[in-house]
Amino acid sequence: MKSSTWRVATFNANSIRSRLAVVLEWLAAHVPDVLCLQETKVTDDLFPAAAFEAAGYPVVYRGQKSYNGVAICARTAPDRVQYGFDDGGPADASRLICASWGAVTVLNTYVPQGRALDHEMYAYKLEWFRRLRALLDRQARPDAAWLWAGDMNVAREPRDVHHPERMTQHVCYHADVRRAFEDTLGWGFTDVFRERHPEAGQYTFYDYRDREALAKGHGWRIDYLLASPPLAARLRDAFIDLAPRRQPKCSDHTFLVADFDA
DNA sequence: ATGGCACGCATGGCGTGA
Repeated sequence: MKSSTWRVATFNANSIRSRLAVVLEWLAAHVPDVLCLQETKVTDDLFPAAAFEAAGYPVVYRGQKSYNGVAICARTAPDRVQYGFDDGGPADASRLICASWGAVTVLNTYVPQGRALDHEMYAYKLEWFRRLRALLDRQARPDAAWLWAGDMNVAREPRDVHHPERMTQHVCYHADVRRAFEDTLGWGFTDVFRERHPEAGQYTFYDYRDREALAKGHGWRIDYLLASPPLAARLRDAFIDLAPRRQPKCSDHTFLVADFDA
């Protein structure tokens, strides 16, 4: 990117091996400084790191077979990386990766979806947000430059999902999970896309199972770029790039991008 | 109200996703 801009993006790839060409093409076209990936669905020994390196993006990653998996690729390699929680609970390293470049930190998360309101994974999801808030309280101060990116599996408000009145019992929209997300956001984050685009119907996820979802505007805004105060003060613009969602062999999510004054 | 599509895999059906 231009030297005056710090461009950050996030994308749930739904298998990095299936989406490698899409991602590399997107990197070449949009040249972010940092791209956070979720649902890479691959063990570390099979992660296509060489392809990222060859494209000018050193990458750090942690994954598992078939499910989950997170990665951060960037124009320069980070000088510090944390894989997973360090609070004594499940590390969940294939859902949380945190990279620092000097005083700038990027936290990339794939928050558990929850499966069903009465499933243990939903309770785990609510607890996951609490653990993340504790991590932030422990490791960061809101006057530092932190960016929290990822697939949060929560639509914050009615304008963040189609037919919100039908979704009140959904694990990604129930009042309890929305409150859990807000409690973690309350650490001091600004939702940078919302800061620039207040209109409803701006979504980052469209279910595969409805082939007309994108055309009908039936989606969810569940992917976020969240900035700490000093970073939010430098926000220039943010946008959702829907073009990759229209391609053949696409992910069910698409790219979310933000530009900051460097 | 229900199902639908795509992914990976000890693959020919299943678990998972949201």
